[in-house]
Amino acid sequence: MAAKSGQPRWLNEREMRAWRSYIIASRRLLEALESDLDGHDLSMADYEVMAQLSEAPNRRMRMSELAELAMISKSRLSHRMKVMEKAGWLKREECSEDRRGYWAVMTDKGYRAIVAAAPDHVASVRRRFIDQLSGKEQENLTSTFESLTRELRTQFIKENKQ
Amino acid sequence: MAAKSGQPRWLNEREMRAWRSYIIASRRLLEALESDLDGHDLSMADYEVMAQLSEAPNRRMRMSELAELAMISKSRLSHRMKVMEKAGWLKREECSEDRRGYWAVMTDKGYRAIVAAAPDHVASVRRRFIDQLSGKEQENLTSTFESLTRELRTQFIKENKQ
DNA sequence: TATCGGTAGTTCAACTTTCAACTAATTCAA
DNA sequence: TTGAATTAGTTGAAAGTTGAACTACCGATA
Repeated sequence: MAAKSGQPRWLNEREMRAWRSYIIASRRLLEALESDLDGHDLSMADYEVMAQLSEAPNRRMRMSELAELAMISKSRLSHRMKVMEKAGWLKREECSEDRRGYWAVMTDKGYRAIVAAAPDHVASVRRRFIDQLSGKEQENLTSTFESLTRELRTQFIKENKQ
Repeated sequence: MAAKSGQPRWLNEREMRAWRSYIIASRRLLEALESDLDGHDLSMADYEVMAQLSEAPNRRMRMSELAELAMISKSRLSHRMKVMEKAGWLKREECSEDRRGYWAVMTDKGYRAIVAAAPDHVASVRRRFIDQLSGKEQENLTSTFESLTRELRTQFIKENKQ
């Protein structure tokens, strides 16, 4: 978007530091978290898919809803499903109410896999992130980022005029 | 890493909110920033490479240093260079002091491209992120994330025992 | 000055992601 | 009740990324 305007308003020092510190820490953080998951043969994205599904009623969810919750595209989910299906962690079942649709269903093996991975992943999130923040920092961060999410959602809706 | 320990310490509500809000806002933010750059045929990663190079003395930098500053692997840089070279934005020159090495050099066309993209990208970072934060929030965020980066760097060094 | 461990950078193959095109079923509206 | 527009989900090709293997060179040491 970023409409053409007269003068670009460059970032001042405070703004630049905020932006740089955020983006640099985030990259390092995500990298560390991904690498901590390696041992369970999971990426963060796959972990998210598995975690969401493991918490759904009967460990089953429609593809589209799962894609939305895991914040990935339907196409991407479709491809990942194929891989995780081959691993025996998930399967797909036809949906009788809507015959275009499918259920993503977690197998017992998949459940065991996510249950095995979860404690390590949580420990990793703690060690790399949460335990590095004071309670006050956690609260500030929550407030900032929750309101940021609201704003971004608003922007998104506006831009895709719905 | 995440050594096997007795009880996993699950996240309490405050911790979980901090983690979820961070990860959700970050995904949306990055997505929006990427999509804002589409019009300039740039990804964030490519933008970072270009921006770093544009600020280097004589707009040239050794491949390894560039990869490090842009926080991507040497292999990835090598691949992206090929693409950006084809676009006429960059070229590679042999390095006479160290004949294993190459200089990544920004062409005039590349410089014009990054100069054209920069104001839009800054406007996008503002609109999606910086302008959504109060001055106080920016300062808190900087302090939190700068110290997080320090900690992650320390962890990284320890784990790769150097 | 020969050798050996390390560094610079590229390449290849495997894997992942994206995007647009596609099928099939559903919904809505006249 | 038909047909147009939407939605669910998949597919295939192109593009991007990763990681290990590789070439070439450097630099310290003996």
